[in-house]
Amino acid sequence: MAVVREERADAARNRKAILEAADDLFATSDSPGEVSMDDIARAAGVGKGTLFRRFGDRGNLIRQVYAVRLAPLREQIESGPPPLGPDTPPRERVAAIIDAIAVVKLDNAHLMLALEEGGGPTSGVYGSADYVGVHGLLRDLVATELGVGRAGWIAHVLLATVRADLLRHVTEGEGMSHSAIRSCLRDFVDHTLDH
Amino acid sequence: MAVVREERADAARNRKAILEAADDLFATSDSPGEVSMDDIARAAGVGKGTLFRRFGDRGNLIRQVYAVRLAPLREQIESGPPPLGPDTPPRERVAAIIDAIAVVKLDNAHLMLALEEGGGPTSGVYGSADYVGVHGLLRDLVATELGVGRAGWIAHVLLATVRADLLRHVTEGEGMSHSAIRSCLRDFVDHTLDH
DNA sequence: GCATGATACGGACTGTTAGTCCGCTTGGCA
DNA sequence: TGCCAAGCGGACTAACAGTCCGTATCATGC
Repeated sequence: MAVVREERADAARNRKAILEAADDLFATSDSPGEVSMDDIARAAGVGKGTLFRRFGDRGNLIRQVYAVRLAPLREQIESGPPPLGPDTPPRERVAAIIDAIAVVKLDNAHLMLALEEGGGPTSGVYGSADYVGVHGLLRDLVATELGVGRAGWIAHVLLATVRADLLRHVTEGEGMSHSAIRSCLRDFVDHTLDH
Repeated sequence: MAVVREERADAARNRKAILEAADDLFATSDSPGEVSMDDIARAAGVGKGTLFRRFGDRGNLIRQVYAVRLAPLREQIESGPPPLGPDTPPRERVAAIIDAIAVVKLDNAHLMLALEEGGGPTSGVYGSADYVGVHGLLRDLVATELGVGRAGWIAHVLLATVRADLLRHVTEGEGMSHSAIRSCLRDFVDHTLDH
């Protein structure tokens, strides 16, 4: 029976400082790929060794920062009230989830870009636990509407419509407003679930 | 009136050698991000200076390799016979284009991954001339079917369904066959253009 | 053929990055 | 207060994209 050691106070303090510094740097930098691990360590006021001891590698640090941002959304989906929570009819729930993901990504564009770009060649978007989780949920919801046949594929397509780089392109490159995007998404989801 | 100088014979030879070596390395490496410029130079039997003189940077080299692979498809679309060429009714043409893109990406998975990953943080998929071109064409075709309102958005969504990393995930991660993917895509395009 | 200048070559070099290592420090417990 | 596991930091390594410049090669005028 291994006794689980508490994290030491200084370690906890540093972990928090690193997450905050990274969040801030990713949020303010134009191109998240340009934020180096040294930058983050310096901004957090810790040594590089500390940073890597705590987070292992770049991809994992980014995923942790992202997890913090996404926790409220995930909780809403898993156990919140409608329209995100489990008591929602499948169709509205799919629409609400896609909309909520779009909102989070639009509001945290830089960070989400960092995740999808720099999540590392190791994993990419599709390897992450978050993707797998939300894909599974959507697949099941879609299956109740359209049958299991192509539900998995449809779920991938739905998620492809809210990829961070696509959202960035249509906002920054084409000047679409957030509300126009959400309205297109809403239409698209509705139409996709009509059969 | 500037006289356009011919490319010197040795330069032409080296350009060809580099393109072939790069194509081969990207095609055989599991993770195209791991193919370095030094590797390519060595495989081509040229110095690094030559490689960079000819291609400027990594992203551009990848785009050139990709352009070679894509030339036949582009030509078919621009001036070939139906179902890809301009004499095709819009609806079938959209379906044929998406299918053809999927086939090329499925057949050249590694290279396409290299392009989408490593095209550089500078551009990404959405910055490339190829993306812009095919998006514009699809947008116009979709507009003739559904009106201009959301045609641009729909065109992005159609292209998002044939992104190289998604295709890789469903083939390698989920074991979908190429024909199953193409059939899903076909259904999806048909349904998306129904209104 | 051969001289000559533009063109191209190649690999040593630079700058920057992710990630490692290890001697020193500190927090927590008896 | 003394002990030591846990944690710290920054010098270090390895690998990479991209640059530079002395040397070699090609094409052209004679």
